[in-house]
Amino acid sequence: MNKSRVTVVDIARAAGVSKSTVSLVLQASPLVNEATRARVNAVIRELGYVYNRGAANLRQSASSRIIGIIVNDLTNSFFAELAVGMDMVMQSAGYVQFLSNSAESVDRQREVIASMREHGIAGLILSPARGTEAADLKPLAASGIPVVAVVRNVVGAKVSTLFSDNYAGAKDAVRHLVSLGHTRIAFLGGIANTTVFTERVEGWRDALSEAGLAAPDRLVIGTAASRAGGVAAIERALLLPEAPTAALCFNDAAAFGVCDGLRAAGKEPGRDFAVVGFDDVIEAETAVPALTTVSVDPQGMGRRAAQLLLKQINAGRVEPETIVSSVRLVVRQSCGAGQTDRTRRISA
Amino acid sequence: MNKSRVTVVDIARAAGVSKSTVSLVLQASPLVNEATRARVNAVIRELGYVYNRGAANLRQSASSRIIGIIVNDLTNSFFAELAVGMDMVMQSAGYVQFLSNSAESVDRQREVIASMREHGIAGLILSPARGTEAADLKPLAASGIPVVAVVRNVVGAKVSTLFSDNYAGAKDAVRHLVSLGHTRIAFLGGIANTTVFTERVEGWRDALSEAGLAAPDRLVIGTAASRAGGVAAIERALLLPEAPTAALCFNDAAAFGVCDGLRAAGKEPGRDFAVVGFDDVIEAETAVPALTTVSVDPQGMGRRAAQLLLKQINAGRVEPETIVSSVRLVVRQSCGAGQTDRTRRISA
DNA sequence: CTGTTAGCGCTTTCAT
DNA sequence: ATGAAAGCGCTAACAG
Repeated sequence: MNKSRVTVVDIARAAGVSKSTVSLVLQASPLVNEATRARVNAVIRELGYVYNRGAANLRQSASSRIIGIIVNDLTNSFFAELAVGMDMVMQSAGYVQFLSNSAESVDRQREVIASMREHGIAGLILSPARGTEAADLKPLAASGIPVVAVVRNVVGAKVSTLFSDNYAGAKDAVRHLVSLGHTRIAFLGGIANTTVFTERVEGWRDALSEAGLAAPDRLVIGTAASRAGGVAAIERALLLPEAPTAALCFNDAAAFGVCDGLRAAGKEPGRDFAVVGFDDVIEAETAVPALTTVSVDPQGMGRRAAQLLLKQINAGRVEPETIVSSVRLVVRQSCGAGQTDRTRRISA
Repeated sequence: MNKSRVTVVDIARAAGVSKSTVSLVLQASPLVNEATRARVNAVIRELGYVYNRGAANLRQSASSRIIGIIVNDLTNSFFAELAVGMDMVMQSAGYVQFLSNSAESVDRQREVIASMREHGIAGLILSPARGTEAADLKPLAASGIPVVAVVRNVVGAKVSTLFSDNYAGAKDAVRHLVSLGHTRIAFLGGIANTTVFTERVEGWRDALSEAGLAAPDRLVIGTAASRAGGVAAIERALLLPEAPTAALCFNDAAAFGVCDGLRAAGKEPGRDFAVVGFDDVIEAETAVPALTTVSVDPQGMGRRAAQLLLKQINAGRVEPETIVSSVRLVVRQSCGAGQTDRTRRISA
């Protein structure tokens, strides 16, 4: 409707002051007389003035209060929740977010990053598409724009990274089982040589000794991180002299297998035998695996990532290679078809 | 690392040309000599120049290539998919999107809209928070920024709206049942007085007559849009002289009830009796209701919304009150706990 | 406390 | 085909 944008000059003229005064009012500067301020504000409202952040930004060399978020698969509800968590803190910190979905394509991701840069983002949170290389983030880092990678890390990139803490997660899970009264808790499934396996077993072991329980090696049955692996593991576990009554499974897949194996042995998982499984969200095509899962709280992780980024933005100087961890123990009620799974947090 | 931003002047100096020439190169103008262009581009790359869209935008009075998207609940995978659909078309049209989650709060939504306006969005797609009023969108519309409302509509607002087409959806669903060989298809559940009910029944009726089948009123059993309503409806339906062999249910809740009722009568839904239910996405707390559901394809809807907005942006002039429809028939396989439901489209 | 005067980085006539 | 100069809407020194 309105022919042309109303600017500070317009409102200055209408209020009978100069543009600078208007500018000061806009910035809520205390240097301006109360009466003038009121008059200016009135005119602003009256003329329907809208502040032009682009112009302001051009002048101030301060950074833009726009932050970029790129997620590799927004379709996956994990990442959607992640984005929601970020949105929460960004919004209350007065930032707006460019959110894009790379759909697991590095090319797309590259384009989006370029575009965001042209728009002058103050920082970037990235859940990298598979195959992202350090070079993709190089220019950003070089121009001093803070970057936080979440969920996956980018090898060789000098950016802060936030991923789940396997050790703490395993510990929490075992504590949970201990709190249920279990004393013989196995660690089932997974391939023994991997870092992740080691970290999780470490958490399992430490939680047990923390509780004054034994953590004999025979209770660690590494097979494969698959359903079949889970079946094999529980079969062997049940043959043990003092058979365990609960298990932490390496994997959601393995946890499934363990349930299968239990049923085959005439035991009902969740009633006769407690099973907890890591929910490997990164690969999560399947959800709601076992009766109880250990998984990161996506919104919480999103919030942490956002806070981390804001801290770096405010610090002015980027301090890369900050590795942070974040895991929560979540209990998911198993549920029948037709019901969404409601998750409830058990421990922080 | 770099002290200050490199600008057109820098690259002009380095390339031994003037800023205007650089500007022309940036816009891929044909008016510039091939050799010069190459040299300039080389320098651009070398100095790591990044285009400043903010500045460009300030000068050109053309609208920015930023569009705003606000959804009421990004946690709901329907809306996440919706956003993904929008992202697809926006990205390929060279736009970037501000995406925000109003989390069903009108205040938050208002703030976000204000912020987006200050950033000079070219258009807005809004899945309104409950309680959104026309006044909330007034200023946007007044300043000529196109707005498309999706999923829900804002009463009295002069904006384009895109929601699901109940009539077409019902028609598609019935056609599907007809194609399975059914000839006695009931319409079960729902409260008879509502617009939505009428639209769906209309679709049901027209599809039947299209197929040369009778659509007697006794096959329409309006009860309540609840599980209990579904049970009641199927009980009555099965007592009919020529009992139906299939049903389109008003609701996901009702469809559930119908399944309950069928089992109580010793029939297995999906085998002895085909049941299709509308998936009332707007209220969707529960998913995967019956064996087969009619629901909009969220990504498709997102794409349509984006296209609609782009059309308006390009048209220059906003032409409000455009009501568009969009529904797809989707078959969801029912699945046990622990499996994600994979949806497959049956008809467009 | 308020007005003047320069620009921020870019595009755009208008000359050349 | 390229350069000079003006200006988009705003803020940041300085003066008054």
